[in-house]
Amino acid sequence: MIKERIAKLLEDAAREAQTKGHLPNVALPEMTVERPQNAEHGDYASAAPLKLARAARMNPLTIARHLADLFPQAEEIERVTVAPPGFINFTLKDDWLEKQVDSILSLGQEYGNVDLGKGGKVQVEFVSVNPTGPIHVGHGRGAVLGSTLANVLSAAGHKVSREYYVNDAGSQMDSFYRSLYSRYLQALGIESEMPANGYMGAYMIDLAREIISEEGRRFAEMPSEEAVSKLGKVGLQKMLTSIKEDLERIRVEFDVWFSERSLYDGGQYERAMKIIKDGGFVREREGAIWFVSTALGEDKDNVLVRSSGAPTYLASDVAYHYNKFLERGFDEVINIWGADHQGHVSRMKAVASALGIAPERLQIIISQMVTLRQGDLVLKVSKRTGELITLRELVDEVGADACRFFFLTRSADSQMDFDLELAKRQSEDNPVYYVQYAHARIASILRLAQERGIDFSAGDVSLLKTEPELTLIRKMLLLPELVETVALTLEPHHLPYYAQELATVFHAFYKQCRVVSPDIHMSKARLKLVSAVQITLARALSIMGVTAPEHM
RNA sequence: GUCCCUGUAGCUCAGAUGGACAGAGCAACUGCCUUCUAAGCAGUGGGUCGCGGGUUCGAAUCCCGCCAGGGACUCCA
Repeated sequence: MIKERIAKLLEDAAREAQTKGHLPNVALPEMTVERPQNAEHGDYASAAPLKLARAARMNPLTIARHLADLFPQAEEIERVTVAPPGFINFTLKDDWLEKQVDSILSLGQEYGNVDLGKGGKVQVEFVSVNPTGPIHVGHGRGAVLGSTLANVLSAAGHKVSREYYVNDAGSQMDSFYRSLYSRYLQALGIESEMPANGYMGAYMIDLAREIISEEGRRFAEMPSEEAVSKLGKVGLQKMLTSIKEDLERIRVEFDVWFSERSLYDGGQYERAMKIIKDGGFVREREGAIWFVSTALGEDKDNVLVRSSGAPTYLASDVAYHYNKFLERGFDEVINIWGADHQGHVSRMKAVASALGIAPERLQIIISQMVTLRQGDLVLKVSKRTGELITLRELVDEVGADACRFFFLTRSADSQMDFDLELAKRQSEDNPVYYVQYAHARIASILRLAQERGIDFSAGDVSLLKTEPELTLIRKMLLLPELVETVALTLEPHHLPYYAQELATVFHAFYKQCRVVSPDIHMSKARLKLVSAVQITLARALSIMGVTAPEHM
């Protein structure tokens, strides 16, 4: 990438300045190069002289001059200038920029990829909603975030595995089974009371009815414990299928659906427990077995196995992460959790430490809450009470593309207001259509070129000299840098902004520059340009999981 | 009480890990369709970056203290 190349050349210049005695032999700061906001400051800029000034005991502007003077000749760089109080600005050569069009065309769908991950195995575990009810809007946000992050990491050279952890064990599941059994009996006209902390949502009644229509009343005729378990199994499967369908509607898919129960059946639980026990992190107290997280700096210890003998979700998590890192060998694991799990982050890191895993290898992203509004009406989302807006409803109203784009525009850290009315009403003006429209416009130009039989494969990109054309190329060059940044920061919300900027620059170009014109040479050059833009736009969209339409 | 997230234009939000005059989209206002898609383009107005200190060449960004909103602190997940 050109950005890295400039940084490297700048570092070379700094070292040479040191050997020549223009700069004292102090430790050099990282020679970072960034994109200035103001185009007048060139394509890239470095503030390194400002950072060096103190240690070198020199005027930053003087340092900047020395570095600029010693900056080696490079085919990519038109000029290197200095600006007060000590910036170095780099401007790219037009003919180098033009060549990038050919290079994007030859890379095609690979354009934007970077080799940051070096093939390292990364797991992204996300959604992982208890299969006790339908997916709601907040889960949808995490789902879109996770799937996009997985796409970015894969573009950045990681081997990515997308995983959904199915909590098919534990007390919540038990409550779900009992609730379902009760609804089942009720639907058959048999009196039955819902469990105390049962799942009261109307969907449970639908689920019970559905099972009756498919399987009849056979579960009512067996002993209740057996019925709860057998009916539960059917209900779980149905719930999972429906969750899977909901997720597919916003184009979220998984490589692995991992069963919590399998941790207990497969021996992972025992092996993991042994490790933390051997490490001295397990203690028995008050009839329960505790994880001594205080030994790792936590505020308090946590129960692993209740006095009843039933393991807690934490015990499962110990086994699960043991499995992720030590058995399946992921180099890095990213968990995406909802805001309500935020308090567990440091505990989970402690678990990793106790297992002997460097905690940095586990990254936990908290996706903040989504508040649904319908005008002034705030809809509280709770699965228990059953008053909820499902993801399915949202996608049906807003559409998968707008939904994904909208979710992605907010950083995971900030809570978001999702106003259903607004989302629907603005759907025509939604930025996602603006971006897609740019793509469709290009498709339309390319169709015209094809109708006229124009073969632009030998187009001469050196004809692309005007400002709108070069601006477009400059913007396209940003994609790989962006992929790298997002893969590093795990903050995919920059993607929709980039897509929008690229679309803006394209629309401006479109207005000013006729592509298919009587000037056949210019037409061919611009067809190449436009075609590269289409590739770039499509790539950005596909990483976000948004479609790139040919017509609109 | 303790911990986490947030507070930037009328509204919804960016601001890429400290840089050069604080941005976008909606909303408001003014122009632009005989040429490849007007779901578009060009332009105008709009800001004590929650408040108060500090760190430094330089702070929306880092530190401390307040204020406000949300979340978490269970032998629930």
